[in-house]
Amino acid sequence: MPELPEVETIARVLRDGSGDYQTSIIGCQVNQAVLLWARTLATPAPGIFEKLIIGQTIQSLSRRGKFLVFLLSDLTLLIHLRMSGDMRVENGHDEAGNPKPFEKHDRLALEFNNGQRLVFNDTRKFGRAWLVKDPAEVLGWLGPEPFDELLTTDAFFEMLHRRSRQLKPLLMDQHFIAGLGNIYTDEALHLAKLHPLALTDQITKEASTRLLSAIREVLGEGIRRNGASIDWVYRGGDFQNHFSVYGRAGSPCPICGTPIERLVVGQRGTHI
DNA sequence: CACGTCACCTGCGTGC
DNA sequence: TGCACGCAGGTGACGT
Repeated sequence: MPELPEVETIARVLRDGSGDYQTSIIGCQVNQAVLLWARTLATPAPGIFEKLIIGQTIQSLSRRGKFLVFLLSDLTLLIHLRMSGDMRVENGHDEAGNPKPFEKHDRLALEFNNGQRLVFNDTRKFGRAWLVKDPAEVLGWLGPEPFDELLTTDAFFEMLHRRSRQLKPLLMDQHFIAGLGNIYTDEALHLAKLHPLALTDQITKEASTRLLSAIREVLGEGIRRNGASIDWVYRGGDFQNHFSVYGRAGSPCPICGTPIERLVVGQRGTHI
């Protein structure tokens, strides 16, 4: 899926507009909701969802971990893109004023009073949307944001030593820290010169400090480059051209020239 | 608690 | 060309 930098990029585009769409969805009022794949909606039931969301105005849009957080008039819409989700804003009608047909894999759409519509497209159908009164119902269990100032080097070291787990699976555990996925975890571990299978409670203070700063470095670069665009899920970013290890098995390490190895950790392709 | 496995889905590349 | 298989940015429910 989109990881933190990709979700952040999508949030910024929807908020500020970019390229073809210079308009923001902030301030738009929902006229109509169209649910094209029922399981995309985690909660509430479709009929209730439609009833509740019509008339709501988008107050703000932010990101928490890999979730998009739409603050509405008196509810919160949360969307998780999982592996293949994407969001776009478009005019809901063509030049003749006829409703524009949906695209393949469109799963949920919100039509606005200004004629625009927000569409959630998700090839693999793993993505989910929640409409809730209190966002903590869905987000409450998430670990800290990687850039949170309260996440100090001391706190991070203490978090790593509170359990004994393989480093990579723990970094990808959203309870531990929110936002890292397969790409950025591999990149951060490489930058910090740490092995994905190292045990968390054996990490030295120096290594844990290096790791936290590597996490922030790779996520920051990902955001600056508007995320990574892989395969058919193109979103405009170009971080994919700057990976050090991810997807580069057999190629030389940019630091030492040793061929990059691919192994499997927790069922995920892992590059060292 | 830590870890492995499977499930949820569609589509693309590879090799036979 | 057809087809099987492996692989993919994520997560959650199990079983051991």
